[in-house]
Amino acid sequence: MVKRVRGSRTGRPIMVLLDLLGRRWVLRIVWELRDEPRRFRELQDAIGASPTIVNTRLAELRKAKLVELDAASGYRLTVLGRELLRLFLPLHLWSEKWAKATGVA
Amino acid sequence: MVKRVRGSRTGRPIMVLLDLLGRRWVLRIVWELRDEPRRFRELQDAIGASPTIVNTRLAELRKAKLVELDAASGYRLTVLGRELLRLFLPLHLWSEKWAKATGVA
DNA sequence: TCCGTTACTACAATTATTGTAGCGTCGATC
DNA sequence: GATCGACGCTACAATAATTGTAGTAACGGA
Repeated sequence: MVKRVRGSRTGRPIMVLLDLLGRRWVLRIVWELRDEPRRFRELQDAIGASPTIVNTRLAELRKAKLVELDAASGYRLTVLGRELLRLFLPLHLWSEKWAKATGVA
Repeated sequence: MVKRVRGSRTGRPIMVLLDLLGRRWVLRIVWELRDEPRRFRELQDAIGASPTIVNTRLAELRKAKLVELDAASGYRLTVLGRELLRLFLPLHLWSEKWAKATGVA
């Protein structure tokens, strides 16, 4: 009955990160916060997930110091979160190419 | 009773892509294929998931033309898959920094 | 024929996620 | 000082996704 933490048990940062980013709605939440802070409900409506899971993911992202809650403006990316987002921005352009090549999207 | 496809219903490529990559084990599988082809069981052992879900994800990745099965060598990234992986490579280095900054990993 | 390797499937048990409803706090308004 | 809306968030039963174990079917070599 080993305590199973999600994903890799190696603890290597890249594995932990890939596991975190591979949880449902996580990438999407980071993406939705790319331009400006969002309120809890606003975020929930934007992605169309249940409040339960939105709250769970936000807690995980806050624990990972990628997202923070500013009382005045809402949820927003931290400095680390913005760094991560910057790495993901090329995905936007690439996804268009990918869509054309595959017809999937 | 609307037909609900996973994730975004907008069909915008970036949303479809974020949804695909946000499924459990998908990022990890792409990562495991970064250097060389892997056999089904080898892949399964490496990530520690059930054969059911490994097979499901491989089917999705093949449909998305990111992964292909070569009878002689095993599962490997397609040209598109390698392009995607290249976008992700900076994550490796960044994850080390992130781990130090957060203590999460 | 038998054995190993291969990709993959069946299926019940467990875990994650959804959908709906609602709670508790705070600040503004009457 | 009662009421109201906005806010973050929780409860909980129903549904969907994932696991773990076992096994199938095709193939090639001895």
